[in-house]
Amino acid sequence: MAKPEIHTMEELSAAIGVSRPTLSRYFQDPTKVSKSSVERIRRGLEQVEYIPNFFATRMNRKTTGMIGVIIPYLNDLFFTRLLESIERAAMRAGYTVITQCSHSDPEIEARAAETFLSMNVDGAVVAPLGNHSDLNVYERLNSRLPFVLMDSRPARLSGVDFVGTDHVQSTGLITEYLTRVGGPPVFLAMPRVNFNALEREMAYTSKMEELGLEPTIIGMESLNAEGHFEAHGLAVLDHYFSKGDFINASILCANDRVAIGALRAAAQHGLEPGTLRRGGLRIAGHDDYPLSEFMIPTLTTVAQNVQAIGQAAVDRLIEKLRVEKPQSNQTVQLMDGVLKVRQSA
Amino acid sequence: MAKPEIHTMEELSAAIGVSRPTLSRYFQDPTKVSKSSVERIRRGLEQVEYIPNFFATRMNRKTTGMIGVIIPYLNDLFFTRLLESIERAAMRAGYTVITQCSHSDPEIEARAAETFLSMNVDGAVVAPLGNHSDLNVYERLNSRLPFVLMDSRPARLSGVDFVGTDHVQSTGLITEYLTRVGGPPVFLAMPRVNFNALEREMAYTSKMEELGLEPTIIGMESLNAEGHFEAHGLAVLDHYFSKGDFINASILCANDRVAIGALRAAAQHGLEPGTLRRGGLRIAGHDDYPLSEFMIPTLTTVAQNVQAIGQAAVDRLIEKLRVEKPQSNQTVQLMDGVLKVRQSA
DNA sequence: CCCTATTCTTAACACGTGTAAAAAACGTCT
DNA sequence: AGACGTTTTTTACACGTGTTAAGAATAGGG
Repeated sequence: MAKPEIHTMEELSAAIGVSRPTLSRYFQDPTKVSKSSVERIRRGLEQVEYIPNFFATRMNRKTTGMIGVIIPYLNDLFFTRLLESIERAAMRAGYTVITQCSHSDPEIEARAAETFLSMNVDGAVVAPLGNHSDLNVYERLNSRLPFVLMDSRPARLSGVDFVGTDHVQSTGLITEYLTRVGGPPVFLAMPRVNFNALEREMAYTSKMEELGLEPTIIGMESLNAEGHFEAHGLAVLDHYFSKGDFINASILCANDRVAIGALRAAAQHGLEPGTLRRGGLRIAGHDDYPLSEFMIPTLTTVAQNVQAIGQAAVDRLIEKLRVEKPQSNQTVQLMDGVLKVRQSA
Repeated sequence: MAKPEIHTMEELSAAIGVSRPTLSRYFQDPTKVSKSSVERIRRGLEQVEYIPNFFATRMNRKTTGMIGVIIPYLNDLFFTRLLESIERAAMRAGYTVITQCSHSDPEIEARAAETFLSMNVDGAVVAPLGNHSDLNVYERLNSRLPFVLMDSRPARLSGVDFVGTDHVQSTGLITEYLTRVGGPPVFLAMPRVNFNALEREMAYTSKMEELGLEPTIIGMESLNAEGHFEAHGLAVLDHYFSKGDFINASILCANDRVAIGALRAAAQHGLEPGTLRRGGLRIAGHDDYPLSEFMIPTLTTVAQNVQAIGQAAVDRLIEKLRVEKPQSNQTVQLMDGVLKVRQSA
């Protein structure tokens, strides 16, 4: 059990009788070493406890094999699903992922970017924080690294690759569905913590105008600390339901977490969204949050293709870091949302 | 804007006219350098673009200032809350957190441990994967690093520090509450993916026996892919409710995510948990999942003190890595759960 | 047994920064 | 101006592995 601990390749070389450069090549790619040596090294490694020093190995390589990922907060299953698909895609491609979470704090986000530059990551994928994050951070990363933004994008930031959902399509899709099957929806906004908040609002508005209908947006003012979407949805609708407003409306929520709060508000007022099938109170969301299909009633929503977004972000990043000169033709990939008709609308 | 990029301290030294050792000391601790030099360096840094190389700085320090954290999966808000509290505690203490997620895969978990050893992290905090994870991994980490386990712990693993919830207390608390206010609960187990699954089962059983009642456990066999707790709860109870079983029972679920599936099963069968206040069908959970207070009905549960667990894990780890010789007196910290009485039971 | 192609070893420098020792510069006080 | 304490510079080596160039060893073919 207690194998002798060996701390350097030099010691290992002496211990198993293979020269250090050969060991170095073995650890990078065993096929670059002859069969017989591979066998000898493998047997030797079983006798001792040795792990190459991560820092030393990366120091004078041109590539570190790492990609950095920044997400804005952890307590949201949408981002954890996105992160999971990214980690899996990166793992398949042989990269190590370093994840940093900004915890809704622009300073932490900026520090995470510094850390990535300092660690010489090969590239970075970032889901931006939102309106009060420092755009210079993204521009700086973009100019120094292969860089891809995902999920949401600042309006004024040019030449940056982006992968996300086509909100005009996805929000348009559910807006049209709600209008067609029941009645035209009002839009329950989320606090504008990220750029998608506004994009979805605008997509809703333009679809409504296209249909010749009057858009109505409620809940723009944040009644809660940021990030607590459910509490926001609950507070806003509790306010309106108490006055008797919107109790027969179709309500399109800016995302599923807001919608979960909305469902709760309905329950507190004895309302049952979706029971009249084609009229009365209806509540819908956006994202297909993992719990949406377990809500009561199950939540009608538009699914974002999280899997595809993560994969595409990694693919694009790897494509960029394979070419030497950044030829800087911007790529924007927008995935379609898929309607998930359930009970609530 | 386009500041000249400087890649080494040597270049920086030449650029701003301060010797390299002084710069080195400045970056580690500006107070170790005179006021006048600090000012000169600060002004110089504004003129150029320079970030110290992370790997080079850590290579020949005795301490890297990093702590490694492993969590079993990301798509669970309990673990993301735990991770968040750990990151914040570590940040306050001046440490950089490197997070690795095992994605329910023992191989990935083992690889993450290797990575930490390879990176010379100062210590590691691990929430173990569960029954099929390789105990050798934990023993190896424990013998080579300051190491703390959290959340759940293998039965046969000795001398390892642990921070988690006292499940005898927490599960006992809600078992007693359910018994006292309505009727004795049956226990809806979760797939035994981690060690807590069994701990809670046993805590339930012994509390029932203490009360002179017959324990009943259902749902031990996994009907779903692991990690999909909601689907498990839904499938198991749908099965029983279809036969008319347990429709007037008090059901204690192994965790809130299972309970959310249970609530959904009840809804599908037209059942309304908790409406009779002191009898009829009741459903309760464990953990106080962030969405539990928004469920319909709101979910009665026992809150784990996630904040305290994360803080205590970091505190204990830092305490261990401050002392030179590991004196190896094991510390086990168990936090109490707090009853959250809501509508469902 | 010799020749050649492959693979290995030896030796050396490189990566960028930490760190220590000695010498030089600086500041302050008398 | 002289003396002393502080801070800086100079110089050198260290961390552990990547990488290269030269020479040595090995294998396979005739």
